[in-house]
Amino acid sequence: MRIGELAQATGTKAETIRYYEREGILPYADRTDSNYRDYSEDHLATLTFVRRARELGFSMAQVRELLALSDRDDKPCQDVDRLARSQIDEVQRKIDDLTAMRDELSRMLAACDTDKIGQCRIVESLANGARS
Amino acid sequence: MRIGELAQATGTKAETIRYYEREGILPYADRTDSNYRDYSEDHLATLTFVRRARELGFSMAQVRELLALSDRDDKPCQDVDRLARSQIDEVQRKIDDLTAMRDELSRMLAACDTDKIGQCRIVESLANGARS
DNA sequence: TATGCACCTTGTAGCAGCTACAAGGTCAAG
DNA sequence: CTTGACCTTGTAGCTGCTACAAGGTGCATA
Repeated sequence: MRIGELAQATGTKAETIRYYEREGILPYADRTDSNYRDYSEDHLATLTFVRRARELGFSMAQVRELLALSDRDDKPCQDVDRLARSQIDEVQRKIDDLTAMRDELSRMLAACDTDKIGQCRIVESLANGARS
Repeated sequence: MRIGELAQATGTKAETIRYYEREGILPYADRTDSNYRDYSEDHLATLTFVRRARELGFSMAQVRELLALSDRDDKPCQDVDRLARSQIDEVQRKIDDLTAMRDELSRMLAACDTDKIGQCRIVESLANGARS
């Protein structure tokens, strides 16, 4: 698969893909005889993951950590455990916040449907409850 | 409430708060006689919302839109409906992705606990299923 | 009363994570 | 043999902060 195809499949700019390669986020792609980058299904999966993780508010450093969990060939179980445990809490917090946001948006929609629009409490939906 | 207190309460730098005011993300704060910004509980709620929304991967522009849903004083119901409907799909997608990610992290933890660590499929957990 | 810290202003500059464009070159299909 | 996708290196712009500087005010405390 060439860069343009990968770009299209993932909604990523070709230049961003080259940038990820330079940054070591994506593994170096083999080059064809004509020096074109040649991507595999693994590259596609990794890039899709990276893009979604970025959309979900994970930093590049966090994405690197998450990817590192994948190469667990030589990694002791306790390292994986520690990494996974620290990420899982953050992921759950994001889920909780998004769920509150979604529920409030749904509530507003429902109120709209019945022409009885109430006050929008989307701010309050996330604002309450100071977390750690 | 003064800027330092608000900063502490939300985990935001004072300079970032002033930046948000300049950008119109946070409403202009009244000044005290001594020209200090004076924040209300509403400011606290809005800033908490903004920070969490940013953590969840919403852009400044999207945060502005979400905030706009709150000032629905003079907004026709159908505008609110359209805005809410478009956001709700994206929020749901984020929830689905995060849930898949969390479940995979949990699976790895469980595997670790029983010393039977299998392969990490966190990349696959998000990579599959090309969305719109 | 003086020290010190939080705040005010304006301005400039840096970092992260892209995104764009330029210059100059290769490759392959119509 | 032209067109368009790709290659390289390099530079510069955008977003969303973050930092620091310079010069000043407010106010509590030693």
